[in-house]
Amino acid sequence: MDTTDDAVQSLRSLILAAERYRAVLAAHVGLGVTEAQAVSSLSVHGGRGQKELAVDLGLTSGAATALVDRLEKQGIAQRSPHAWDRRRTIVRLTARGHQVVEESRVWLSALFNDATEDELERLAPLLRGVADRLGDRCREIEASDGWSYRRA
Amino acid sequence: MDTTDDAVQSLRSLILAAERYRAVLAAHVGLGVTEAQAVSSLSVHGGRGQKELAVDLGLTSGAATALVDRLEKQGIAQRSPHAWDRRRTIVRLTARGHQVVEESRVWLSALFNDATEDELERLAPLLRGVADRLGDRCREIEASDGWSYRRA
DNA sequence: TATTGTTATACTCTATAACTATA
DNA sequence: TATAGTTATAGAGTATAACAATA
Repeated sequence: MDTTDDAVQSLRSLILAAERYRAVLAAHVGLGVTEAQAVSSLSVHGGRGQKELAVDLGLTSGAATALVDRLEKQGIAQRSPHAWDRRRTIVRLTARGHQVVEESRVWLSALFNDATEDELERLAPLLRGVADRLGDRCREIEASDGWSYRRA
Repeated sequence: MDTTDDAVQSLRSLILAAERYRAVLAAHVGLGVTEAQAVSSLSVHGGRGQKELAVDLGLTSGAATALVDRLEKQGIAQRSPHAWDRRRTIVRLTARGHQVVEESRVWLSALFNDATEDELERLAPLLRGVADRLGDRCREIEASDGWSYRRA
């Protein structure tokens, strides 16, 4: 197996592990997978329009309405009106939402317990780089397909 | 933000990107997300018992039956009998299944196009390490919850 | 008795499409 | 006209639970 294939296989394993992580953590905090993804997205990107959230997660506007309804009912997030565009809704994490984020932060940070500061400082940009490239490649595929999986 | 928090935030971004990758690639090859996960799992771990596959993906035995039915109908995978235990079924990728894997390999390897051999040789074990630690943490959480999200 | 897989049923979540309100 | 969000409906995928076959 050549070097690139080895990296690809490692990335496959990481992606499968990430998906399992999502399922386990979501169950742990009593949320569905999509709800947990939404919390994660809101924690990374901050409060944002309901449509932007829908685009992030690849949901239609109707599914986003149902999703935010569920998050509000559980006290995880809340809608507030956009400052000047009365069509739009801003979705923000509540205190309980931030608590869920904090719980997952503790959970994830344990991954790095036995890494040195030096290792961490080199690892973080690498992970970010892979994430950015994955995002770029997704956009390329969507463009070449002349279609987007993002439905909003 | 301290060093660990930075790594956690990068990992969050990577996980979200991985989930989006799964949705985009699955749509690209005409599969559902769970079906694509199954193909990936079969490509990483090789042909395996239907129950093992169910455990990998966190599905009940009933959902696994439906999943493998779909994969067979699409010619992606096929069941074959276990050598000596007639209760069990082995699930293997077909030629067309391997073709899908190859398609995603090309797709993923483009991520590493502008990395040097040296960088790749250092990156692959890091990714594998994060994947392994994620897997370990999942098992720990499941153990501490006294419960498993894996339903098979 | 325990395990593997199947089946029937109900439920959850999402896509689709038509709609309202606002820009 | 175009955009953001809602609603109603139908469909896909899954959990649950009861079951058959095998160990």
